[in-house]
Amino acid sequence: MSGLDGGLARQNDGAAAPRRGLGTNQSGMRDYNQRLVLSLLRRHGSLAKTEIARMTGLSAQTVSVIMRELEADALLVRGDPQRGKVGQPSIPMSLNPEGAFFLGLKIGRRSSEMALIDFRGAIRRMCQHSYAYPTPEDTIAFVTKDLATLEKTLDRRRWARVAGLGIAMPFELWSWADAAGAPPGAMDGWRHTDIRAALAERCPFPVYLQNDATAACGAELVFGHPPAQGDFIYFYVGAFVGGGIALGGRLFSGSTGNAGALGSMPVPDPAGTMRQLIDVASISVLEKTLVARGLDATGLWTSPDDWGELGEDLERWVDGAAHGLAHAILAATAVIDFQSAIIDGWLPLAVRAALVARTAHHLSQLDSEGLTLPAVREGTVGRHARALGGASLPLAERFLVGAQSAL
Amino acid sequence: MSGLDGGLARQNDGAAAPRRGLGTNQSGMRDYNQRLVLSLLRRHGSLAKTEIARMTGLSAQTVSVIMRELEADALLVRGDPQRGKVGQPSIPMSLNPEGAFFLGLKIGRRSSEMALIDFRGAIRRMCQHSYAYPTPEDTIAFVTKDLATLEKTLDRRRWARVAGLGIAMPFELWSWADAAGAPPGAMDGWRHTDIRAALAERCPFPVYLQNDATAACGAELVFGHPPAQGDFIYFYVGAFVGGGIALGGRLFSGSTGNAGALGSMPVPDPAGTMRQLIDVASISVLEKTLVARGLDATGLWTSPDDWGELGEDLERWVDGAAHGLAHAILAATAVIDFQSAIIDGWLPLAVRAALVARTAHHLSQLDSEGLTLPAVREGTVGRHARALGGASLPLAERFLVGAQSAL
DNA sequence: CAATAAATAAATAAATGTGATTTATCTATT
DNA sequence: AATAGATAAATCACATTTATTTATTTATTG
Repeated sequence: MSGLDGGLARQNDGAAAPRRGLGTNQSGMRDYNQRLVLSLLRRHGSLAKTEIARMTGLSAQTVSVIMRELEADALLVRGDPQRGKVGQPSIPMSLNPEGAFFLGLKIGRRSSEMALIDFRGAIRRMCQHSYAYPTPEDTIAFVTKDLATLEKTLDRRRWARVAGLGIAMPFELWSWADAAGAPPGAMDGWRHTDIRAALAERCPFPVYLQNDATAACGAELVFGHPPAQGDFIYFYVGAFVGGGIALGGRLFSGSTGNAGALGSMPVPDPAGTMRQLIDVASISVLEKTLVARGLDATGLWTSPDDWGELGEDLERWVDGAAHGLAHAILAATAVIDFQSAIIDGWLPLAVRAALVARTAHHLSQLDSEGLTLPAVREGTVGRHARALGGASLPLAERFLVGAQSAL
Repeated sequence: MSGLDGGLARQNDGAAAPRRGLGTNQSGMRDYNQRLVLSLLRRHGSLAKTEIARMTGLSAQTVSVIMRELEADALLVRGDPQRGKVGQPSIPMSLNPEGAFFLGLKIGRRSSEMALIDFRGAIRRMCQHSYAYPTPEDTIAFVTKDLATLEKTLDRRRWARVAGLGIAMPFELWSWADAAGAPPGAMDGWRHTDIRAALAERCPFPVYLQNDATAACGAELVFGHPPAQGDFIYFYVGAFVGGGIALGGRLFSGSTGNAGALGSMPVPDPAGTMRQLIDVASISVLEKTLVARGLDATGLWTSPDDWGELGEDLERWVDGAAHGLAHAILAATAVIDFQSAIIDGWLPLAVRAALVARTAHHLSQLDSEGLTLPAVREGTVGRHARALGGASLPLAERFLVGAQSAL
């Protein structure tokens, strides 16, 4: 069977997928169990059918049937039989990298990125588009052109297996007009454009939209090394800092999609005045400092591998940002007992490491009576987390259990 | 069939109830659909089979079978046929108040409460036990005695239908030793006693344990008028303030059970110093003020219907508490986009109303850029929310969809 | 006006289809 | 011989589909 229409897709069409408030039926059950198998394989890389049976509590036969079907749909591939143990050799099954492809589009204030990833999460293609400020028309043109190239580059079979496009974009992009140095009103187009719908018209597959930092959080969940588990809070430090929430190993985007709006978290600055996290932990704050000092700050955006020697300014920014992040983590922990806090961003690795260490330090200084503090950790996905997070949206929607639908 | 063993109970024993990480099978599906039907009836009071079918998306026949079974188990009763419309008259089905009973035990620093509620949530019996400070032995004796009385009072059929006991108790009760005016070390017994296990030994039904404010939140969800829906944050203002979280109409207690530890939320006091919410919004703070002024504050605990004339002191406390609550709500909203914030407590109705109004006012003064503020509302359950919340635990566990198991 | 037919809606019985489980068997290895 | 993985066949459980029964209102007719 070529394409994805015969596989999980059809199952979803049936009466009642386990959406909220609806009943379950057999299709829902099979669909759930298939997704469960795929999720386990994603997490563990490669498992024999019996192992899956043990982990899920399903009978060996059921697992056998499900996995043979997935294999027939080319979503799984069998590995070399493992000999050397008593009994029949076990055949490790793993995700077929070519089983499906996903597109992720990140729209930022200085550039857009479009990523193509395979079923195992490997980046197959990544292209960038820079600008002074983004407009919807420009973005649509960029995507359309890239899609055309892609359709030519990939063979027909692979193109048919592109399962969706996920857009990772900040909420209310237009309100950055001034910060991005755009002429007033230049970005008003965003206010009235439904970019998701506009792109969906031009794509033969479903298109999803999610806040950029929330999407990045999803990338940590699906493509992390290892994939993040349980309940955690996530920060993506970009031009502006944003956040995401994962509960029970699943992205939580909230009823309005605005969960994890950690940039708006009130935090005290060293003087005790309450400010929003976005005003202390964003890279744009560092940029402003550098510019005020008459330095060239464009390297912050163009060479994320190494910012060079920024000395005292960088150190002060890291400390301030960490101070704010620590407070945000503390407050968030009073709401949800997160197991860990993950920090990633458009940052050189050394800066990210320093930021995490400093945040952990500040956090340990705060009054956490009655709380169990989460472990503060670096993200494992890195700079491109937002684009990859976009790509994770169609993946989660089609192939993982209980994803929150992203519009 | 007498007792509950024949009904949903057995279904639960089957292989895979939809617990996390496990597969689903038919029993799980039937169990889920049964719970769904019961949840809908709880929310809507009384529904015809066809209405349930429409709401769930299940076929009329499936609903028919499920509801006949529930009726046979005496969990549902049929109402008078509704005539006056075209077609066969519809028979409204509703929860049988006598279908099951639940016990809720609240353990507080000055008194314990034990409540018996029926399947519809009506309080059938409520008894109180006051003390200078609680000990595990004392509590066990109180419960044991009350259970004996209950077994005598209820007839055999009803006693067999008691589905469980839920304990609502603050975390780390022992750490209040000083605040409760107990001799040092007197409450150390709690540190080493597994009260849930101790009571479970003495009960023929399952026993659950939950943080008291989280349990109260559960009461708002199950017994509220109307039952609260969606995502909300909940505060119970007692001797100490505590909180709870509900997501998607379900109690969320987190991986360690410490979600909604809102008492530990850092909030700025008017001077700008960061303090924990518990230090500004607890009734004990008001008590301290009154005692320092040489006034008798016992009325705060003994006459929750009317605190009398406390004048300026009360007003100042309400304002301070509201200020803290507003900040806590703001910070929480940056984590989860809550639709509402519900405030209840051991408070006279007028004080609760004033606290809510003042909190809403303070909240509107804060910088909420990038957030959608939740509506601030009074609880609908009232003072006994904690005991009722305890009783809601076995109810949710047995009869509602997707409850987080409480230990 | 009463009797009757048509339409509608709820409830349910029987047949059907889907999916998980149980049981038995085969294969490969120590 | 013992053990463990894989799977086919038979069985069981549950939801769906289709058709039927029952109860009622509305419209029509004598």
